[in-house]
Amino acid sequence: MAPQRTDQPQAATRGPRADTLETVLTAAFRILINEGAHALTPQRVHRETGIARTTIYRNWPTTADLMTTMLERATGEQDMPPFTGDLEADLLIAVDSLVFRFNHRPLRPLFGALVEHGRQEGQGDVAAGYIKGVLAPITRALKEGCERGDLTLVDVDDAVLSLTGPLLTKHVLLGQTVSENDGALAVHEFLLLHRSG
Amino acid sequence: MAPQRTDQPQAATRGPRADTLETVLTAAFRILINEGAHALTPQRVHRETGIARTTIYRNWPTTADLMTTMLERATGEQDMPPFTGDLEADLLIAVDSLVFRFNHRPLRPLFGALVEHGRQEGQGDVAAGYIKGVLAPITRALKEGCERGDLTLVDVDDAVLSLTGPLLTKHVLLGQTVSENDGALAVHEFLLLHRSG
Amino acid sequence: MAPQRTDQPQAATRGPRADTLETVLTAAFRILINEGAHALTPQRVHRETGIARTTIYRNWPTTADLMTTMLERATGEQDMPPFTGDLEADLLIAVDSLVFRFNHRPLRPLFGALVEHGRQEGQGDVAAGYIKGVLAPITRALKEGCERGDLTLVDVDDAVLSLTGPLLTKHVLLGQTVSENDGALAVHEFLLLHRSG
Amino acid sequence: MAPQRTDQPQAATRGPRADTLETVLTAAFRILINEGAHALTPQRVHRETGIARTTIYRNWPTTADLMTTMLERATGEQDMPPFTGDLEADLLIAVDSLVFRFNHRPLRPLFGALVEHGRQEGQGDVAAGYIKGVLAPITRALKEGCERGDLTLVDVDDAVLSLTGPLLTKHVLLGQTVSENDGALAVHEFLLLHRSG
DNA sequence: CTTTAATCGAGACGGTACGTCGTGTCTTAGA
DNA sequence: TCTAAGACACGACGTACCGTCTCGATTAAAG
Repeated sequence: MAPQRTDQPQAATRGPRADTLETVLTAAFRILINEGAHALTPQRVHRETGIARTTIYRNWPTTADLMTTMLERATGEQDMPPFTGDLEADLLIAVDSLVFRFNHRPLRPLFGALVEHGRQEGQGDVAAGYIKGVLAPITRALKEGCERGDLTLVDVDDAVLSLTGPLLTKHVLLGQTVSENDGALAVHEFLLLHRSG
Repeated sequence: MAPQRTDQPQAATRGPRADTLETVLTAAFRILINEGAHALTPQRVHRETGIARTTIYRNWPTTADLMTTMLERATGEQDMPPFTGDLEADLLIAVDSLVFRFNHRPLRPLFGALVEHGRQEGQGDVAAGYIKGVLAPITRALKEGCERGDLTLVDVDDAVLSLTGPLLTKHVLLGQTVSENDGALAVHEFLLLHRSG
Repeated sequence: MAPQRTDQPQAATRGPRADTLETVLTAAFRILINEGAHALTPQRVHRETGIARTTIYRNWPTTADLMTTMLERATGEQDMPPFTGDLEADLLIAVDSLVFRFNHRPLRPLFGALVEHGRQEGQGDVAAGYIKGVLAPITRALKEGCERGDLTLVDVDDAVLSLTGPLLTKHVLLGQTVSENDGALAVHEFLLLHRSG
Repeated sequence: MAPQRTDQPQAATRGPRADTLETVLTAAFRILINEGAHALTPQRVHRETGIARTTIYRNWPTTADLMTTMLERATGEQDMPPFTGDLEADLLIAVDSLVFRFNHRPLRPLFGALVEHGRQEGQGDVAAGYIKGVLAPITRALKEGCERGDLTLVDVDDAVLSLTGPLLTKHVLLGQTVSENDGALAVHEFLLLHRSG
């Protein structure tokens, strides 16, 4: 038999069609946010979107795969606020933005799902990556502050935790309302400790 | 007088037998810790314990009920470390103990369950109560510090968050190892900010 | 050891109390008639009567026992119509009474249960006995007819079947309405065949 | 045009696969005959056949549905005996065949199921239809007799009942053995009454 | 009029079956 | 090649009834 001439790579799995991917991920994210991890099932996504159950399973064999795709897509989607160059102002803006998000697109159910998802084999990084993405504006503000010499930090990541940890805990773990004042106070105390000079 | 006849055939009012309760709760807690919230199902508890599925449903109609019983029983079970009367020493001991716990009886696997449980109607307090129980030694140390006049705090609960929030976030949300040094550093910075005088 | 003097038989089980027995059997019969065999359960009798489930099980370990007690009590309870001494009149009255019963206290569900019950080990006679009880007035009329010499019958039981079989089949097996006219016609044909002379 | 998307995930519209249907009905009928109505449960059919319980429920949501399918399939399966054209001979053959059936594929075990099933909304006809199917050969013999003028009957169905009712009652309700002689006698008396001339 | 024993009420338990829902696989057909 | 659609086996869910068991509380008959 003559060798077959193919000018496309073998096993060229193309993955889901663009519209399928879009529809599914959008619905999945909405379900996850609104109703928590237990509600995010292939069956449910199928009902919401009309995409055939078979199709969902073909493209995302496990729910964890769906979660991973969602997170990879959502990571880095943070709307990075404009920077003024003034450390305190930048921090206040970034922290305010985080607190605003707590109250309007709460991270609580999402984080619950994330941590459960992080327990899956080798998926821990995806979850942690998403969380870091949420904190990215604050990380950037601190980094710029360091570069300008306004701050003296041993480790930027630890500093981000030091600044946002109490707020995250209050919202995510305790489920309590976090006020703008809480954010401002955290920034104030942080600067007391770490502002240079 | 004719004998009184009640119409409630199976109305369980006295609750489960002591041994049933013990067996179920122990197994449920183990499953929750080792495998996370999604693994804690009546079916699973039945398989682990041999307790009839019916019995489990009779005593804990929903998984949330099981969760509530577990949390109420576990809340307050903290081994309160001895107090020296020295603020810094007490805080270091309490925070060390917390960090030790992170590394030996991690809170992280419980977190998903706590969040999901907190979403249930009126069960938010139970979940938050459990976390507060974990932080109770620190709360006590701070309160005593205030009474002695060593500390000036506006709100003790906020102070507890400020001290432990970064550690909790690092452990629970990011899944990173928290070292004793992290704890000591947190105490140090906390005292810098809030020690009287 | 000296022999114990007891002038009562050992294991003097007294059986159910009179009122318990009355209450249970009445309710059981009502349920059986109105809703069929599948509805007659200990649980159900308990709900109807308030008699403790335990008590029912104690006195009637199986549903078949309950059925047997009911049938033994109900057999022979037929209200035997008065006899005129005229064969045709007596038969018409007896058959009319049977047809009336079809239409007002239908035998269909009861017989369904009876036959199922008859399948149980050694309970066949109880069921057949009840059915014969229902047919007793007709049997008596035929017997008296024979004694008076109005009828010539090889076997009275077969004759009863021959007379009532079509009616029973129409009601019980086919579930069709049996009219008084059907009854009268059956009597008429029966007499054509079997009247002496 | 956007692809049509239906919202019915599992709406079974095409019915069971041929082999599934065959396996289930065969087993169901066997169970029904051998052990009666109370033994015919989805769970039981599942155990007997290996067909998944889910599949059974999908195709026959209630036990009544299973019953209906079985009866519809069994109705008309009677092996219609050949006809000679001689009324008495034909009737004897048909009745003999019925009596033979009583003794080899008894109707009695089906009876309880038929009655219970007949109680279901709108299912009375299916059950009655099955019985009529069993009697079809006799109905045909009588009809042909009428057409030839050998018989004078007001209503063929009533005549069938009149002929077979005693036999059916003896077999189904009383559970007594019906002999060939019983059948022959019934035919004899029937002809005495209804033969023309 | 007590005492004694059988019965009753009650609740908890281990089971079996129910009917439903979600999962993941497969096959067939269609775009 | 991907998608749609439907059938299937499997497992968990939450409910209902079953039958057994304990324990007190009644009740009725015996001494």
